[in-house]
Amino acid sequence: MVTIKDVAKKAGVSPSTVSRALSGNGPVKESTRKKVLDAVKLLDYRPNFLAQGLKEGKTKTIGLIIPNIRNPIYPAVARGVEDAAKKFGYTVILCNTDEDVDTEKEYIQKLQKRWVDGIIIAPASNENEHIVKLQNENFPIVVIVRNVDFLSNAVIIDNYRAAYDAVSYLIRTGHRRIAIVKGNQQLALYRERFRGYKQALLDAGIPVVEELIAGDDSDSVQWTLDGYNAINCLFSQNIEFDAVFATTDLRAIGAIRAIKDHGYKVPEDISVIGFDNLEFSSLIDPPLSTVSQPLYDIGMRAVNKLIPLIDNKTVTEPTIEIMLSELIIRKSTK
Amino acid sequence: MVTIKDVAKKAGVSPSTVSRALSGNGPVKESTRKKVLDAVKLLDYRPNFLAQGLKEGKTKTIGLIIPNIRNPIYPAVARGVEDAAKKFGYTVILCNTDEDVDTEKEYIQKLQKRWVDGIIIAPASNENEHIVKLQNENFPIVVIVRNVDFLSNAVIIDNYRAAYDAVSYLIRTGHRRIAIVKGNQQLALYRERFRGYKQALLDAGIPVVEELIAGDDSDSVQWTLDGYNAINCLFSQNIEFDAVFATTDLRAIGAIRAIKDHGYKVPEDISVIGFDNLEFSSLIDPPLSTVSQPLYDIGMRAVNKLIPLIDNKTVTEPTIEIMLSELIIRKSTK
DNA sequence: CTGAAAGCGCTTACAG
DNA sequence: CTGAAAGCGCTTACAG
Repeated sequence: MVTIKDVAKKAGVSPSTVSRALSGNGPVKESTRKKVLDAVKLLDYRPNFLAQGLKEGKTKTIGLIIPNIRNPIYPAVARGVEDAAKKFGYTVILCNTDEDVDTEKEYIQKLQKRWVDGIIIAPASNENEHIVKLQNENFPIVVIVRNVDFLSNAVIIDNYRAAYDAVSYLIRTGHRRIAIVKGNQQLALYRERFRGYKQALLDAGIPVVEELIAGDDSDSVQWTLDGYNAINCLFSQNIEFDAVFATTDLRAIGAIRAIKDHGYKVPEDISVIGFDNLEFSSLIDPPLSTVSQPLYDIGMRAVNKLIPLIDNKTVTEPTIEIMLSELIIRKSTK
Repeated sequence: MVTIKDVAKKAGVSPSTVSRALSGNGPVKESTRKKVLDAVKLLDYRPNFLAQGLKEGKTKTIGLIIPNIRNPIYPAVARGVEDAAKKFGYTVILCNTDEDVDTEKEYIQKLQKRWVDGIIIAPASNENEHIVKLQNENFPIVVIVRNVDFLSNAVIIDNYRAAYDAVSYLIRTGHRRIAIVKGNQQLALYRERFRGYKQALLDAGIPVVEELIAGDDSDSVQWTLDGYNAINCLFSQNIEFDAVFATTDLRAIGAIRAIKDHGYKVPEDISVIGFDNLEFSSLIDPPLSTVSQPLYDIGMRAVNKLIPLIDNKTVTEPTIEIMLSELIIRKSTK
């Protein structure tokens, strides 16, 4: 392994000078710099990242903690994070928690061993004391996608508003018996989507009825299954409905399958609207009407929020950034 | 920041002893260990990862370099890698190359600055000298998914065989005019799938005709588009065909769309078979017949192959591990 | 503009 | 079983 000493020897200067020539910190005569650069090239020298990090107290690395990269909303987020991180010279450690708080804590412990300058996290659950703690220690952290109950730096969308708008659209287009596949109510984002659903109905003078509220709190990896089961359950109870608001696209896909299985047509008999606008949601049959989350942008913005936290170390009040979502009407709604 | 010295002071021992107590390297009296552990807990001490890495020459980190995590075959691979890595106490750096060799080289440069013990890579292109170089330097590296032209440690499937089997199935079920959306022929894996296609036809006494070979070499992020355009192109030339072998599921989805757009039915008029078995390929309409790649397992196996390379440093001949693929027949083929 | 020295936080021979 | 010392590969005041 070639070190800074080897380069120094080859260039006939001291290690200090090599360091300065390479970093640009401090003056170096042009001819000296040249010699150093030549030696670097000749020896294929690459500074030891760990040594640099140890000295400078920075690693130019950020941790991205998400529930599961196989959940199709996260690849876009991850790319947003990585692309932005790269622009700032940072690299990204990927951590999947599988919605498990203990795994999440473990990862945070690990990342905090000084080898990550900051963390971007879509929290696994509503148990978030460890995140509060991190924040109190003034460790740079940004929450994404899944908002938390305390004030933190965050990049999210207005889930309440988005759900409200989606359901209002269904009402406006003539639907009255609107079922919801509600999602895991442990998580604030699903509670808010649920709240948006209820408020939209209420504001339109439509009662919120228990029998149209479907889905469980499980967070199975079979994300379509919850939608499938929920709608099957309605059918088996002979509950009538003319539309479904599914709190994720995957649940919507499951719902559509269940509706088709029972011999009904989407959207002629029952309209379905999803949430997320996954890349393949336009490819299914019928192409899914849904709420678009700017996932890639959320990732990018999170990094843009995190870097100043890392650099300044100035303690400013946390701020929440609300990204715009958009209702996208395709063919699964009439 | 609490260091090993703080712990030593608090526990009334030397830093050396703290280190030994924590690592288990070297004997420590049980009562001493206890004191150390108490101090660690009290101070919430976490060893500085960088200092450890610098001293030990290991970081317990591996780099995963892939074309794009948004390409839906990679999330499963990434999870396989991460889960296995975690089992060995390793963490994963995620790097997307966007199919660009220069980006790939950049990342390798970066990761090689001693802060990654090994690399798992799905190469961006057929230009692979930098990978050969890494291998020659005896740097632990495992190639996945996309096989390369030189002997390297790799975990892949037999793309030729898999394609051969898929096309043979189409022939066996009565198809004679089988089009192919061939994929980027720069990449060995698509060349092999193409070769499998041709050989299957030849072995069945069916001529390989130029006009049924469709698709271009682009690697657009719009992965379905190549399939869509390719099939549209056949229609516009009035070329008849009774089946399509698409070299990826996304191309198959594009192909199905094009077929439907032209008023034909899948599979009644034209059968379509894909390749990859993406999670949502069973959710589209009709559910896609395809070749299943054990993506998660490929990720896991790659780590299992990489770790010994990191540990032993014994120079053994590289070996290629062939994972089993499987033909999955659903409703897009008759 | 350049070099020698100190130090980042660890670990590991080496003594005792 | 334990401590003092050296060293991993850098960077950055401090002199000159």
